[in-house]
Amino acid sequence: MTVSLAAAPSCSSCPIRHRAVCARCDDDELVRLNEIKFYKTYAAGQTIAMRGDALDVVASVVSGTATLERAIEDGRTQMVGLLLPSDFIGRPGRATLQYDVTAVSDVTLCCFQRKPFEALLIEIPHVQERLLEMALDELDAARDWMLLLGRKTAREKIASLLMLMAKRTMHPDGQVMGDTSRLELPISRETMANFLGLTIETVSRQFTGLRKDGVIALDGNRVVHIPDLETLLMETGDDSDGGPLI
Amino acid sequence: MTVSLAAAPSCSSCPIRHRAVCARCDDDELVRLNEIKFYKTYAAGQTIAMRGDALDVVASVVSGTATLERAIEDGRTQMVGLLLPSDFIGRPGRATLQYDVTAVSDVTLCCFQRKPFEALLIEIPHVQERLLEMALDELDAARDWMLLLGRKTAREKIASLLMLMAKRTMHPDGQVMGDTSRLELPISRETMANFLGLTIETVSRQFTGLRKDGVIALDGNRVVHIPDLETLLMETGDDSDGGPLI
DNA sequence: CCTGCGCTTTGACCCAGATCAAAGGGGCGC
DNA sequence: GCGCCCCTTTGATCTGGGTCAAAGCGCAGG
Repeated sequence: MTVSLAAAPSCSSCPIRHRAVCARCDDDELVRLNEIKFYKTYAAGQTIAMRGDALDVVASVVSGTATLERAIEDGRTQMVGLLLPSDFIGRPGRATLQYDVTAVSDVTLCCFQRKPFEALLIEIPHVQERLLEMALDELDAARDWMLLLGRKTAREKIASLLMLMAKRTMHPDGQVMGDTSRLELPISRETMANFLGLTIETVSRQFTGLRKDGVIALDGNRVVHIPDLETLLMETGDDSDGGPLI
Repeated sequence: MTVSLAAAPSCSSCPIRHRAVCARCDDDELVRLNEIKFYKTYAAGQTIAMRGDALDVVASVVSGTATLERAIEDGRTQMVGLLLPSDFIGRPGRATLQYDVTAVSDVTLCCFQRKPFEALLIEIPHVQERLLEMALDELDAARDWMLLLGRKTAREKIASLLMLMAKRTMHPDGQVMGDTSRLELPISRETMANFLGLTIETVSRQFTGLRKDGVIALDGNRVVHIPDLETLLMETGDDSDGGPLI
């Protein structure tokens, strides 16, 4: 079965083509992927999947923000992945999920049935290659995150989070877009705390501290103005060269 | 050029065939890999590579223990990867290294020139597939590690480390081998501290605490006896099901 | 056998961040 | 416009683990 690219919704219609699964595919390969993909949406706060669930789809985030979290019985929760548009969920070759996946804002996913997706992997080396590249990028990000969790102070953690958000939301394709000084946070204080290995009170206090020191300005509690990125960068504790944080 | 498998040192001679790069290759593919591989050894304490170095080889650990570490100027250091036999170093598609790699004990690496290795990846889908699988396993391990760094207490961190070491050294291929109660630690207190996001003093105190509570017994400072793995597991703070920690 | 050196343990004290508690907002339904 | 609820901020206090300092301890070299 062949499908006209123009007639069907195709990967090239995704706003995330630059980084997602299909980034390197040619038109024919897109048609093949297209045959097995479907979209799914989740409301803010909704659980997308829970630890232990059978994982029979893999997916790419089209819009919105989701989190991967690991919890222990006594309630302690650590975020282990922040999923922004173009990020990938799930892994070919493993049948059950290791983490809780939650929609933080309204989320649209581009899903693929796992079995046919795995079959395609064998036939389309581009996708396999792309997945490896994404997995290794995520691994690098996870390692930077480990440095943050293990060795950074609360203030450095907050500054690092803001830099990360700034990079991801302002330069999604390596290009600066829009006002670089205004940053809209897609996540609550609690989500930040779970991200950073802190409590919400400490997160709040550090925001206040950075505001009082003129490093940031707050507009409501979801919008941050960053007068000078360099000043913020200095607060992160990172080396000058920076490097990828996610 | 074809080489007799018997005549040349081949991947099948590696003691790590069960998990390493070549795990799924057939004999012909092994020959291809064999043509570009070479062994290299490093003495304990030696730096294998530093952050920023050009990365023109990738490698698999044959024997010994190495670490990946990320440091910030003021001396704070966080280990971000513990490389035991069969683990993979480097990533195809990226030219420079993000972390410091250090030999903790004497280390033997099975190396591949990056360029020809990348060329082989395109031709041998098994290897690409295997690399993706390993990267995803490492990612899962990194995420468990993030939970440890962000939310566990010092005692839970030490117990988790001991469980991890026990799993890796006692069950390298999923099978129990040897005395499960005796564990020889391949790393110093300082290395453990960098692993766990603690100081050496805290590591030492927690060892003492676990010893006084009868959870472990110490024999010198590199050998630990674990009378009851279940008791130790309870100290890790992990859910009952456990899951992979590395 | 002594000495020196590096690793480890122990002790005393301190502080960043957790915990417990209470007081702001701000948006939404009525 | 008025409550109500949830999120956030602020305050007061506590404590786990860091910091600083000083002993052990094992072993290599003389």
